[in-house]
Amino acid sequence: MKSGLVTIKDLARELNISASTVSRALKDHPDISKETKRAVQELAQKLNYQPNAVALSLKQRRSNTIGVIIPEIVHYFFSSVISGIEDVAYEAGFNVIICQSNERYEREVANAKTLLASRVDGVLVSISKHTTDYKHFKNFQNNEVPIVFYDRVVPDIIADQVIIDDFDAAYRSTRHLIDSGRTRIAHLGGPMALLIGQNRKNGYLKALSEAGIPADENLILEADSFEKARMAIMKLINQKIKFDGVFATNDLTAIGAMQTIQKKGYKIPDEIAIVGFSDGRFSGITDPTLTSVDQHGYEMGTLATQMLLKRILSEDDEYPAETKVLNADLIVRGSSII
Amino acid sequence: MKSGLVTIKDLARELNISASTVSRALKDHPDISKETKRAVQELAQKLNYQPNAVALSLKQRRSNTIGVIIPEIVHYFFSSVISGIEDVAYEAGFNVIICQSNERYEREVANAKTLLASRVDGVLVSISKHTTDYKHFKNFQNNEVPIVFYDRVVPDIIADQVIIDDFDAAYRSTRHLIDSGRTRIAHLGGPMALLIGQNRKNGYLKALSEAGIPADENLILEADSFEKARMAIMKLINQKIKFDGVFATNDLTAIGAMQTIQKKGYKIPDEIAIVGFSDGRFSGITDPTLTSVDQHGYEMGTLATQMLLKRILSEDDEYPAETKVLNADLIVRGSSII
DNA sequence: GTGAAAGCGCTAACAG
DNA sequence: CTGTTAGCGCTTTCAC
Repeated sequence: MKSGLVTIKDLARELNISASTVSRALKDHPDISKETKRAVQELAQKLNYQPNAVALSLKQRRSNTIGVIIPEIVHYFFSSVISGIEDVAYEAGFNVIICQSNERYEREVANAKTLLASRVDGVLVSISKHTTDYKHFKNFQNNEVPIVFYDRVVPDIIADQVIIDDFDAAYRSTRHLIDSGRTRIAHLGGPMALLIGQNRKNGYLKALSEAGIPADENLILEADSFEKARMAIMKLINQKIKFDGVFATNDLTAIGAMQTIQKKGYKIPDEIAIVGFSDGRFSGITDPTLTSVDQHGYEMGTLATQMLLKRILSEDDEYPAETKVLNADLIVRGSSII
Repeated sequence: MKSGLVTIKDLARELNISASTVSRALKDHPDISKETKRAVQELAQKLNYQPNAVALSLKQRRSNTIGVIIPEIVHYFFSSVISGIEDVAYEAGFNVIICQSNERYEREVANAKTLLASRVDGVLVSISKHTTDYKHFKNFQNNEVPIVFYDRVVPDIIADQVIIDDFDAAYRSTRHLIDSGRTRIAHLGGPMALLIGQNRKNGYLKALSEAGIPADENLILEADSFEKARMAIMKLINQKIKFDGVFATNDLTAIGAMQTIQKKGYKIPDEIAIVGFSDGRFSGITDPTLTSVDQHGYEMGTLATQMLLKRILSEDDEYPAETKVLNADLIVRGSSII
């Protein structure tokens, strides 16, 4: 922040009027005469005056900035969320400070501290995989800085939340496979420690039981990466455990499965159908294209930000914490066409 | 920024000392007695005092914040750059405000204005595809806010730059194909309007001519997306124009080509070898895996930030603008194994 | 060793 | 219609 930047005082001095008059003229205050306004605005234009947001923040005790804590930007889903956040925030005249936790607890705590020091007016948080202690978030609430959690929420803090209905999405994905005539459906799931892992598995189980298909433990595997999927599928095939469908907990996993299956000579979707989760950049470019659940990251970002702004701007009256559940759409593509 | 947050005054009142003493005690000023320091620091801890970064910024006329203007976060390359930026910035005690231009000129101008108003101490910029006017950047320079351009730089502004050597990377990629015995190498390139498009094509041409292989206009196609690549390759094959290698301007394009080639019954890499560019998330998950140029986004981010911080922190003496050229590594994978 | 005062840039209550 | 004053939270001379 260099001294070079023009201030209100500079304008005032130049025009031989007071700083307050300049301030008022700039914001079109009704008290100020037309000529003064014109003169001030003209000079401001000429000298390229930019109001000092820092001074404003201090004065108003409101920074017009929201903080975002996000696990890892490189994931398509999270970067979509950010786009949604930015669009809504800028529209409302708010800046956005983004902090990556990189899936590390210590970093997340540091992020929280930074945002608090920066006096953000509110925060949007998706917790890291390794966060089990939530004191650093309580800190915001103690200081009346509203929080909205998105996607990866925390159980023991009362706050607004935006999540997607993992259970339902998993249910519908599995249902879709069943509807296409599959009965031996494998599930490549995430760790049960994460809520989303549990929810997706439970949705899968519900669809099976509803269709009267007994769950087969041999078909339920923990595999949530490209490599793990390859190994898991390889094992199934080598052990001659038959399956005609795969519901994977994310797209990379689905693609790992897909490749292994093809390499082993099975046809997709004819012999084995595949459904992924997250609908990232990959789903359109595999061969066949991948059926997947669209998590609507952009919408999640816009919605979370709207909820946060509502809290920030709500004058006084508190209202109870809200939880919004987004529907995730199953996008049917080539890997599961009937 | 709620009133709830503890200030230095609160601590002072509580301890019946002056605000200045508290301020000094908190930063371990030698003048202050041990007991006072202890008392202050203890209370600060207890009340969870967080220094108000906004007030500090105003006072120091230095926000300890850097601004980033980036085309689109959703691209793997750009999100890697951001990670590099954040790591270096946080290490140095700087915050980062990220603004997406979404490849739109107007948005970029608005971004620049926002960052100026926020009194960032410096900016990192990669211009949008549609930016041809650079006044909004001059504004920073007029106000002594240093700029470092990364990846997509601008010709007519004198400023630090970090770029990768597209020409050389393209040359080496093509060279690699030639070394593996290919002589009919197609180039799927980007629009010639962008510097990177030209550079990559020229690198390709140089490798050919150096090897005494005449360039064939039929093999030089403008195709820089998944779909365009599919159509371009389809056309080549249908027209019975023979080729045994493909150098594509990015990975999605390479993958489009790969799929079409495989679908037409040709073996990769045996009959046709493929090299992509950017080395994103895709390269490891195709079958065969994709040879590609690693653009080193993370390093670009760290380097650009180091250059920026150096400018910000360099007390007075100006030094001439620097341009750093990063080498891009060719990562050889299955699609071009000899 | 500690305190009082001024000021970073801006706004708003209070005077005139 | 415009100016004066005070203050947002903090640091930093300058006093004592």
